[in-house]
Order: sequence, then structure tokens, then C-alpha cells
Amino acid sequence: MVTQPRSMSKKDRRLESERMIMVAAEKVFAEAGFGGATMQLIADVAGLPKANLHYYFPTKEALYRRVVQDIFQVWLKAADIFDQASGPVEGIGAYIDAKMEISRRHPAGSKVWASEVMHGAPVIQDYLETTLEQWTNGRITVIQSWIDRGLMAPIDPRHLLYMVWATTQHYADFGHQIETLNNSQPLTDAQWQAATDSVKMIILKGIGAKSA
Amino acid sequence: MVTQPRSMSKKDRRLESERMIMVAAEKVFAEAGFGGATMQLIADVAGLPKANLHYYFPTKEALYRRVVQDIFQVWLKAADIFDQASGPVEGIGAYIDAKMEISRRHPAGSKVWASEVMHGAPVIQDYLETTLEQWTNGRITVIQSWIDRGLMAPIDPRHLLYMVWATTQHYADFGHQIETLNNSQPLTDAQWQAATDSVKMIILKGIGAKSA
DNA sequence: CTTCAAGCTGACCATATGGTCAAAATAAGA
DNA sequence: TCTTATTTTGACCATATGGTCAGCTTGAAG
Repeated sequence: MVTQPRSMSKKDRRLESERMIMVAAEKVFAEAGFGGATMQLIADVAGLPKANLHYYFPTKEALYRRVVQDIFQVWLKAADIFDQASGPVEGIGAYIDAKMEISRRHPAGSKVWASEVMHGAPVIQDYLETTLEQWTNGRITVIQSWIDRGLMAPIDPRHLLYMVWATTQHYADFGHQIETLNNSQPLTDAQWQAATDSVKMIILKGIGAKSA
Repeated sequence: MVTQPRSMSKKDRRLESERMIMVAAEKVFAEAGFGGATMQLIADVAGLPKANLHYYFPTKEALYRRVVQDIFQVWLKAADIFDQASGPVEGIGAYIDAKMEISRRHPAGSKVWASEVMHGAPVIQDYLETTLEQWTNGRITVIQSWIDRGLMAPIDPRHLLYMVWATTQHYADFGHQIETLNNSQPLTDAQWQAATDSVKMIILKGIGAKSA
């Protein structure tokens, strides 16, 4: 694939190799699913011999686990925006922006996550029960406070979050379908912007969001 | 699994066997993905010897294809409601109701469909390009006419449809995550109703829908 | 009852895949 | 330069899986 620079310390090369493998793995897992992905294909995409993958990651499952954990981190970081907001228009608006951007820049990751959850979260169930639940409850509190302050309609915060997740991730997970319905062309910059604006407009208006 | 009634014509038994296999296959494909599913497991779930599956369905892919096609039919049928509606409140409201009902009653099918599309629609690409595109364009026309008649805000109909698909299917595809965040309990009747109501309320309000 | 096509299945095969390993190559330190 | 630890990789193995097939069972028609 890509020839590694000669001038690299062993530690750097290690990190670099791991990164290349992770990138290739994310792509292959997204395209074929865990069961359909093969270590050989991941190795080919990464431009390394298969045995090399097993030097860095003992098993296919270990590699997959790392990929999923990585994605989860990206997810969580994007959510920080929520807290700095003074009200729903800013908070949810910015959150939608961030999630749409992730769907656009990181579609493979989104698909791997979706696949993992669809199959019953065999490897990140503990994350769902701990980190995700805590994060969710925290945001629910924030949204509820907005409702209490009259900044938005009394929507069940949980279902609002689900709607944001569903809608934004749909543009990654079902990107192929969307592209097909777009004359088999990838969405242009303008179309991504229009999609983001539509989503934001409908949801913010739908919950009667007011600026703080 | 279930013992077949003795009093059945050969034709009926054929249909019955095919049905049992299809049901088992849908479940297994949903839980494991195409690559992760095995004919042996499908056979076990169906309560038949593996060789019997190959008697009715020549290959794993052929079986999978039939399952996906079946699901697509359910999808399309649910969409008929759209046409009988006089305006967005009735039309989109009923469509959301129908799709939420499918997500609840047919979650495995929804997952198989999602998986298929996520992996680039290898077996139903032609459906996307023909049937689905036609259906979509038809509904876009309907929605546009509502906009033209001032029955709703000038939202891009395409993104509205995507939002309805995303949100309703999310309750099936990410059902495991939702259940985990619900104290690891399946949603109750009341919770399903609340979810449906939330979705309908936000979207209908979000697009400024008016009864015709 | 007989016949014969349709349905069914245990045993088997070729292949693909995850994973191992010993030996070679490489680089850091003394 | 020599030594040692780390990294790389071709060859190999055990297993799982999709698929086949020859022979058996069943039931409908004459």
C-alpha cells in the first residue's frame, strides 16, 4: 500500500503499523461485516503479510474490538459540544452538525458501529451499559433542564436523542442507498449542507427550540 | 423446531418447508450477518438437516436473496398508506405508524435490509435503482404537491423521507442499544406508543404539517 | 398393490480461513 | 563490529463451511 518512511524509530513504526492495520480493518469490517471480513483481505488492504497482523493483534476479534473502541471514542468526543451550549438551538444544532460531519468523514466507522449494535453488541456490551448509559443520562438531564426553563417543548429527551442519532447516522450507514437515489452520485458539498440544514430545521422546529 | 402436520399435500409441505427455512434464515442473517451466518445454524433453527436447505435453495446466496426480496415487499406494501392520504398529517403520520409497527413486529427483517444496504446492496442493487427509485420519486411528487398547496413548509421531500426511514428503522436496527438504555428491558406497549408519538409529533411539527 | 416422481438426509469433499511457528531480516546498544 | 531484542514473513496446520450425491423414504396416481 504505502511504503513506510525509513527514518522512524521502532516505537513510531509500531504505532504506524498498528494505525495502518486499524484503518484497513475498519474499512474491511465496514464493507463485509465481522463475519465476512477476512484477515487476508485486511492484510492486503494494509499492504502487509497476514502473519504481520497477528504479530500486532493476536486474533481477529482483538483487532475488531480495537476498531470498535476507537470509533466509540470519536463518538463520545463529538458529544462534548452539547455541554457548552446555553440552549437547545445551540446545543442540539451543534451536535447535529458534529454528527453529520462524522457521518461524512467517517462513514466506515459508523457502519462498523451499527453492525456491532445490530448483532447484539457482542464486544462492546459493557460500554453500552456503562459509558453510553452515563453519557445518555447526562444529556437527558441537560435537555430536561431546557424543557423546565421553557426553552423547548416537553419532548421525551430519550426519543429526541434517538432521533438525532438515527437521522445523522443514516447518512453514513445508508449512504449507498442515498447515493443510488441521487443518480448514483455521491452527495456534493452543497447537498451535504442541505441535508444538514434540513435535519436541523425539522428537529429544532419540531421540538419548538428557543435560543437561550 | 415445529413438527409439520401430517395432513398436507406435497405442494403445501413444500411451501411450509420453504417458509420455515425463510423464517429461520431471516433470524440468523439478522443476528450474524450474511458472512457470519452458516447454513448449519439456519438448518438447526429451522429444525431440518442442512442438506434439506440445499434441496429448496441451491445456495446460501439464493436463500439470502429470497429473504431480502421478501422484506422489500413488506416495506413497499406499508407505503401504500401514503397515497390514500389527503395531506401530510394523515399521510406521513400513518406512514410513521406503519413503519414503527414494522420495526416492532419485523425487527429481524429490518436488520437484514440495513445490513444489505450497508454492505453496498450486493444482491438488491437493481431494486434500489428501479423499484425503490420509482417509489421514492412518486412520494416526492406527493409531498411536493402538499408543499405547493401550503399544507406544509418547503422542506426538501427527499430529506424528509430519509428522516422517516432513519428514525423508524432505528427502533429495529438499534433495538439492542435502545433496550440496553431501557434498563435492559424490551420496550413496553406504552413505551412503543410513546416512541411513535414522539417521532410523529416532532416530525409533523417540524415540517409545519397542516391537515388538508 | 405397484410404480415412479418428489422429497429427504447422512456421509462426504474441496476449499477458505484463523491462527502458528521457525527462521530470516532489521535495528538498537555496547 | 558484535550481540541481542524486536520485527517480519513464507510455509504450514487444524478446523469450519458451503455444497454434493447416492441412496432411502414417502405419497399420489393408475
